[in-house]
Amino acid sequence: MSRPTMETVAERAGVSRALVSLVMNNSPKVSDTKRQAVLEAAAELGYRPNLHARSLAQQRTKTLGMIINDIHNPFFAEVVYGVEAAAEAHGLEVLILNGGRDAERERRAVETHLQFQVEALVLVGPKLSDEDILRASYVVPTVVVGAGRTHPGVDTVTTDDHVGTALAIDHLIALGHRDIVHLDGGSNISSRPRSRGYEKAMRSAGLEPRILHGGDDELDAAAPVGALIESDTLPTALFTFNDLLAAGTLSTLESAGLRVPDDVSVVGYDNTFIAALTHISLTTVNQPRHQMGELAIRTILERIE
Amino acid sequence: MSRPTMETVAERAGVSRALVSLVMNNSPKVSDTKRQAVLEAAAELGYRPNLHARSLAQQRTKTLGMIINDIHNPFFAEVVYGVEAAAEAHGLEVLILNGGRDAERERRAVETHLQFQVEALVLVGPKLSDEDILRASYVVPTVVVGAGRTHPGVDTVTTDDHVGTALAIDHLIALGHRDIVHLDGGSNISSRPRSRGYEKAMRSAGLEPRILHGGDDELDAAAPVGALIESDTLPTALFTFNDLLAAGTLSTLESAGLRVPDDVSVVGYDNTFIAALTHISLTTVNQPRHQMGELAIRTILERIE
DNA sequence: CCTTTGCGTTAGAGCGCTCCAATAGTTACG
DNA sequence: CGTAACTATTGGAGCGCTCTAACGCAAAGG
Repeated sequence: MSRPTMETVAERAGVSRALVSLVMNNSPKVSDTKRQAVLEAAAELGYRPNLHARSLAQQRTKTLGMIINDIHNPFFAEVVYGVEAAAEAHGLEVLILNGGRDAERERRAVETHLQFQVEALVLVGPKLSDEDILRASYVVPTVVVGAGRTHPGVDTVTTDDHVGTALAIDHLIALGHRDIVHLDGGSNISSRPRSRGYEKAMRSAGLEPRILHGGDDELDAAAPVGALIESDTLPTALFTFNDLLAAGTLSTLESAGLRVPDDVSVVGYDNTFIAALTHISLTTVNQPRHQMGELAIRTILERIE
Repeated sequence: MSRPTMETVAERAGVSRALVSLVMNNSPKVSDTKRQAVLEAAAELGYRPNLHARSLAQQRTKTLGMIINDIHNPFFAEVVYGVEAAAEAHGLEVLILNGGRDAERERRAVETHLQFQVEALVLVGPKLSDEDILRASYVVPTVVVGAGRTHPGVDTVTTDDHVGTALAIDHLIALGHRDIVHLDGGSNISSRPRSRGYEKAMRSAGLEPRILHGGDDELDAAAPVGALIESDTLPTALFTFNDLLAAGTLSTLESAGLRVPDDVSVVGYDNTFIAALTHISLTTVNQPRHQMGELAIRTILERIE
C-alpha cells in the first residue's frame, strides 16, 4: 500500500535524496547520466511526489481555492473555465469546492480551503455575508466574482448591473412594453443591484416598477409567477434575475397555457446556453464569464505580489 | 504573513505542542482548564491547523478526488451533490477538478489528485481511455460514475443504458413513430452502450436504425441536425445521447422553422432540469443522479476497507 | 508509608519533501 | 604544481503536525 518516496527512488538510482529532488524539479545542474538514472528509477517504481510534503517544505502550495455558489448553474461553469485557463498559465492548481447555495456550507468551504493553505480565494457568486468575506480576506487574498457589492480590501470582478438592467428594460420599452415586472434574485448577492437598476430604469422611463420575490434557481419561479398569473395582474413583460429563473418562468407560464412571447415576454440575465436553447422566446443580458474568470485571477496575482 | 502554528498556540496557552494537538482533535483526555486555555489562545491567534502537515503526519488525507467531465453539464452537478452528501457523512473532504471535456486535461487532473494523495478517485463521465482508468485504479480505489463500460477492479455506477434506451424507443413507437433517428454521444464514454441499446430496440421492433454522429454538448447538435434537415430525410422523431444535445437539437430545429413536437419529436437522456424547462417539447429518460453519486461513495468506501 | 493504578501531560521521533551549506571532483590559471 | 573557481552531489536541518512511550502526580489499596 505504501507508496514509494524519494528515499526509495534515491536508493534504487544509487544517488542521494537531494539529487532526486533536483531532478523532480528539473534543475539544470544535474548531469544527464544521473538524471536518466533517477527518472528511470522513478518510472519503474511509479513514484509520484507527495504534494503535502512539498507544500510543507516549500512553505507554499501553488494552489488557489475556488468556491462556486452552485455547480448546477451554468453561469458559474464558464467562470470556472476562465479561472482555470488563467491559473494554469501561471502554474497554479485550482481546487473547487461546491457552495451548494448555502451560506453555512460556503463558510465551511472557506475554512477547508484555508486549512489547505491556498494562496488565494476565488468566490464565485458567494452566498456569504459581507463580514465573512471580509474576514477571509484578512487571511488570504480574496476575489469575488459576480457580486453586487464591493469591499475595501476585497477585489471584485463584476459587470455593471445598472448598465445591464438598463439595457434589458430599454430593450423592452423599445418593443412597446410598459408593464414590466421584475422577478428578483432573492438572497443572492447580486439581487439588490439588479433590482435597483431595474427600478431606476423604469422610473427614468416614467414607469412604475413592480418587483416580485424570486430566487436564483429555476425552481424559484413557480411560486411567484404562479401567483402572478392567478392574481390576474400579468404584465406584458417579465424581467428575471437570471437565466435559470427565466427558464423556470417560461415553464410556469407555458404550463398555465400562456404563450411566450405572444402573451408575455421574458428577459433573463447572464446569457447562459439556456437562453440559446429557447432562443425564440428568451432574451437575455450577456455577461462575459470567461473574461471575468480570467480577470479574477489576474487581479489576485497582482495582489499576491 | 506567516500564520500561527501549534507551537505558537502552545506557547501562548502555556502548554506543550502535543496538548494542543489533542485539543484540536478533541481528545477526551484533556482537562477542561487546559482545553479552554488552548481554545482561547487558538481563537486569539486565528490559528488554523495545516492540513498538509496533518496529512503528512497522519499518513492519510481523508480526501476524495473527483473529476467531472464538464462542470457545464447539469447532469454532473447532481452527481456531485450526491457524492458530497455521502462523503460528508463519512468525514471525507471532496476535491473537485474539472475535466473540461478533454482526455488530456483529465489525465493531468488524475495526476494532480494522486499527488494530493487522495484516498479514492471518483470519475464522473470520464473521457479517459480504459487504460488510463485502469492504471489509476492500481494506485488508488477508483469508481466511475455514468460510464458505459466496466472493468475488473474498477467499480462502476451506472444505469442500464439498454433499459433506458429501450424505454425511450418503445415510448416513441407507442406514439406511432416509425422513423426514429439517433444522435449519438460522439466520443463520450457512454455513447456506445446507448447507441447499441437504440439499435437493439429498433431492430426488435422491426425498424431500421439510423445513427448520426453527435456529441455530448448542446453545440454538437447544429452540424448533424442541420445536415439532416437539408438532406430532406428528416425522421418523425430524434433520440439524442443526452439532454444537452437534445436542447441543441431543439434550437437547430426551431431555427430552421420546424416545430417540436408537431413536425418532429425529440427525446433526450438524463432528465436534467433542461428537460423540465422545455417540458412541452422534450421528453427524456431519467437517471437518478443523486443516488448514483451516493452509491459511488458507498462503493468506494467498501473497497477502501 | 510505600506501592499501584490511572489520568493528564509532554518529549521526541518521524511523515516526505526542499534547500542551504558543505563536500568532492574537475578544470583553469598563475 | 599549488590554488582558485567552478560544477555536480550530498548531508542535515526544518516545514507543522501526529503519535507512541514515558513521565509526574494524585488518589486508592495493602
